[in-house]
Amino acid sequence: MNFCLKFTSIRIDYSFFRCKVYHIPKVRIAGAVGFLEALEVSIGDKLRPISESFTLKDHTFNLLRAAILDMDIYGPEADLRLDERKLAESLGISRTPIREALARLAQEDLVQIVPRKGVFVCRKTREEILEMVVTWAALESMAARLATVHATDADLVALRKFAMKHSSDAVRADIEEYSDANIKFHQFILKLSGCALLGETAEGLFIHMRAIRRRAMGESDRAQRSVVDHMEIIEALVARDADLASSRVREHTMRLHAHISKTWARLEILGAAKSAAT
Amino acid sequence: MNFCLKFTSIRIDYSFFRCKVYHIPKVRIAGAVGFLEALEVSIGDKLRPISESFTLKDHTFNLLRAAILDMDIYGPEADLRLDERKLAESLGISRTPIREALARLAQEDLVQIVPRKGVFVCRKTREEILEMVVTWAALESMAARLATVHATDADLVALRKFAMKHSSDAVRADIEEYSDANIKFHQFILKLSGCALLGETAEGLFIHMRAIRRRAMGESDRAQRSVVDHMEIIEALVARDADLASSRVREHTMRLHAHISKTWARLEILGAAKSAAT
DNA sequence: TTTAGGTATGTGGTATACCACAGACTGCGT
DNA sequence: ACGCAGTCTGTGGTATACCACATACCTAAA
Repeated sequence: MNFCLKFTSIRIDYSFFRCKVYHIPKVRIAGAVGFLEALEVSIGDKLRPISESFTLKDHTFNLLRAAILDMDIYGPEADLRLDERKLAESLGISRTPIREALARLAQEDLVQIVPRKGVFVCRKTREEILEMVVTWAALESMAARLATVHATDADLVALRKFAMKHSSDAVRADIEEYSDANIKFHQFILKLSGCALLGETAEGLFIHMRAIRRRAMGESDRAQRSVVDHMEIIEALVARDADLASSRVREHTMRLHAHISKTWARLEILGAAKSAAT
Repeated sequence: MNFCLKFTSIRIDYSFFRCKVYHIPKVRIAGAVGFLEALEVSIGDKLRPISESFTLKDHTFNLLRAAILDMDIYGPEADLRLDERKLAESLGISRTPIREALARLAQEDLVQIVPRKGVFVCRKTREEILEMVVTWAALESMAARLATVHATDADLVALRKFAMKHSSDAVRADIEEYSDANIKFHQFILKLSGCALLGETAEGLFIHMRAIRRRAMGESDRAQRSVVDHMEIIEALVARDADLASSRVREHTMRLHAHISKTWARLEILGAAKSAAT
């Protein structure tokens, strides 16, 4: 019936040998660990799936993403260039998964791919940063509005406790510390909205903002002012006043907007990436 | 000085021949056309750059994106599967650029890539759709607020004219027509905000919403109600009342939210893609 | 000395070959 | 008739080879 079958037995499975050649031992290791853990629990349990479809592409994406976050993108002599081949060699894998990871990063506007020129980490212009702040304000103020409905009293107590705990950082001018806490505070509100998408969308903005935060925080009395704002926001949430909470969050964020707009007359913008693009 | 040079002449350029083999005549054609156009204008002018770095990857991305928008994703027997090899054959290119395009689509949550299973167009659950509406409301209400400051009187006249022109569609129950106009109305407001990022972010949501709109519109008296809402929004904008415009936009959109929440008790959700993913 | 043109080289873009895994299928044993 | 083991086949994942273009450099002519 199927005469094609006569050649099918040519197919040979080198799995065991090739695994080493392909430099992907992590798959195996992860799988093995998962399996052992499963055994320790209870055989009767439906053994959890082993190694949830790990791919180099995803791994690389996360790796590069984290790396870019840690970079000091706006430093005067930052190396914005990403070399596919070097990355491939460093990670011990081929360019293919790296290219797919880069394609995803480009989609997130974290890098810019210029054909036959190179891949560059994206610097944001001052205007783009300002727009991000506006968008962030839009998302978070909606989040605050929803939080007045969805957050439990316990949630708000936790939020207040968190804010109190870190307010001292601001006073001590422990900027780095406070800066982290500040971001977490805002993420907390986004979470309390009960709308995950708000948080996810904002997350994409935070990524870019993170490189900026050190700069903004610590300028003038922003940190101290921030503490006051936060407390007022919490009060509005506790009072379950949607309009008030919403507008306080918005105004708080828009103060950052005004600050950036005024202070950073010109950001060293349009880095090598953009000018090279043309 | 450089002894490596002795082998360099091995490199041969088959460009002319390979071009045909590689199925990318469009690059050439686009380049040629651009060149001719440039000649027609004025030689003295700095001839505009020819063929702004066209890549199959980007082209494929846009193509697939548009194709997915046109699909009736929520149809009972929609074909959600995307076969890399078939796409490659249809487009006459290799899998590589297609895979990178798919990677980007996955980043936008338009498709889901399941290793060794397939690539599936993402259906959204009812909850995800509701969250998109909320996020959209957040963005557009901020846009309306900004529009009260940035929009010119002429802009608002244009907006009103546009709304008036299409209000009859709603009355005539010409749903399909009105639905398009409806979306354009909201995009108009986003544009008037002067903040491009708001519009871009919302655009990502519209893509998913577009598959939904036919359903929502036309149910009950939504279209007619919509017309009234739109006019009230325009009035608030004309009055330059930021708070009012903002809240009217928000409430308008949240009415859609409430409608979906009530009416669509259960969307045929968690399609083959998600259940297969596990 | 300067500059036009060629050449070497490096970059991302693309095509292709092969791999591992999942799922369907087949045929044998019970 | 049923179940199960082996096999086939198709999918996305990965590695690799080569291409076209951009650039820097280098050489030779003016």
